Amino acid sequence: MHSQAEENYLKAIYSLQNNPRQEVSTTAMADKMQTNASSVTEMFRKLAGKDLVHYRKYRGVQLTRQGKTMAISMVRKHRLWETFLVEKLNFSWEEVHDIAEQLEHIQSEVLTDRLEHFLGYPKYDPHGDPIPSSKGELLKVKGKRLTELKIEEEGVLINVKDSSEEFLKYLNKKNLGLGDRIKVIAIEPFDKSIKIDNNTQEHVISEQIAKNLYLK
Amino acid sequence: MHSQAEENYLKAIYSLQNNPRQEVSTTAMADKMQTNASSVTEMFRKLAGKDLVHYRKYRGVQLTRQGKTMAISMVRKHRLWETFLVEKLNFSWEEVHDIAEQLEHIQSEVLTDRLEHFLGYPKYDPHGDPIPSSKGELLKVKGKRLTELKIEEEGVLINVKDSSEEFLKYLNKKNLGLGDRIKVIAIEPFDKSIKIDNNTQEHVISEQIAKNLYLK
DNA sequence: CTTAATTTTTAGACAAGCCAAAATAAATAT
DNA sequence: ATATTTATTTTGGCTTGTCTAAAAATTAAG
Ligand SMILES: [Mn+2]
Ligand SMILES: [Mn+2]
Ligand SMILES: [Mn+2]
Ligand SMILES: [Mn+2]
Repeated sequence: MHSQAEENYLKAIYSLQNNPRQEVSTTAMADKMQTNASSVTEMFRKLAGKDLVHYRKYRGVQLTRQGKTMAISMVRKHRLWETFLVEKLNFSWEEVHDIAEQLEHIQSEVLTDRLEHFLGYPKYDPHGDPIPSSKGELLKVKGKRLTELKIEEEGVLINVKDSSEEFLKYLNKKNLGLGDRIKVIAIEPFDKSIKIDNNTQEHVISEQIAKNLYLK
Repeated sequence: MHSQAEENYLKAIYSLQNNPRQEVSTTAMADKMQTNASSVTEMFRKLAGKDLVHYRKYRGVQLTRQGKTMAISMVRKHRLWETFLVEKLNFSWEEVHDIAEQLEHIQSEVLTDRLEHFLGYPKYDPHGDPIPSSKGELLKVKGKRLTELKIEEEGVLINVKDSSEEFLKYLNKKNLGLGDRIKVIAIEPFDKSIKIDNNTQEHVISEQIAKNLYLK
């Protein structure tokens, strides 16, 4: 059917496409996939040949209906497996992404659906990302970035946009997790770092970090 | 590390090696792997280069200590995943083998160990095959073949040696499953087919089928 | 023991993915 | 509008795993 390489490309295109009309460029992909621009061009042509993307030379690609369906299916599997690992096997949220990168390629529709049932139809994965339904429907997370809050404003952390081990370990160290109520105490104008109150402790976090935290 | 192809070859060599001294031939492998003899030769050389097998030209291969460890690790993962699929996701025993063929290639030692813990350290998989421990220890199933029983002898079905969907669906149709008490009523000398009593029903099964059923 | 049949290896090719360097198109600056 | 910079594609080559056909070794038969 489709190779793992193809699946990974589709997923990456999906995550880079902010709106369905936007074309994803060769370099953006090469950057995301940690690979060579020429490799990306070749894969673009291949995916176009399979009607998974629309490809215009020198312009980039956008997902076809079919390609989008595939991409969302990958996201669904990835997030269901992450949820399984945390909820059932007691992994912590920073350990699951890499394993899910492998598990998402297991090909069995019925397995995915049974897993979802076993997990009790979770709406969000361990990082607060919404889990697409078997029909490909996807809730929109309506939180706002921590960087958008003003002083004295507060909210609950509902989503992290970076699932890397390094980032999540940083949050662990600062005792920050999903569901925490966070209040902005001060904003340093020079570097836009933010002093926050986490109910129990105060921390100063960089803009870089804050950009990846979504609150409601 | 190791490719899926390498892992599959090691597992196949392990299953063809009746005793650790026995050399597995190129054609036996080609037959098992549904591939070409020349492909097998090339993989034998490659595995020998990685010290996973001892290879003597024109003689065949046997697993090295290292190769055996790898092979048993694959078997362990395969059987744990099959158990998961049946015990937790309510698959039936004929549906799990092909999915486990994919899942066994997921690389994460800690995942395997956590899965085993989650399943409560099962000793046997859904087909009655023993599950190797994390140290590679493996119980020996000490059942005897149904074909070895004499008339009026009986036993409990504890293991099936064929995990293919077709074979297991046949057993389902005859209402035969692990744990069933089976008694030999008659043996047809001409084709060695066996009439059995399953407590509730009587069936005639071919020698071909009977060879794959192990009783205690 | 010598020939015939079978098994195994070698040789030459091919597809999938990848990369580095060269060529070309597009975007930007002057 | 032209020159320069940047992005993209093309070209040639490499690795893994596969296949078919031919050659060589082993085994079986007479
Ligand atoms: Mn993830
Ligand atoms: Mn996630
Ligand atoms: Mn199996
Ligand atoms: Mn099994």
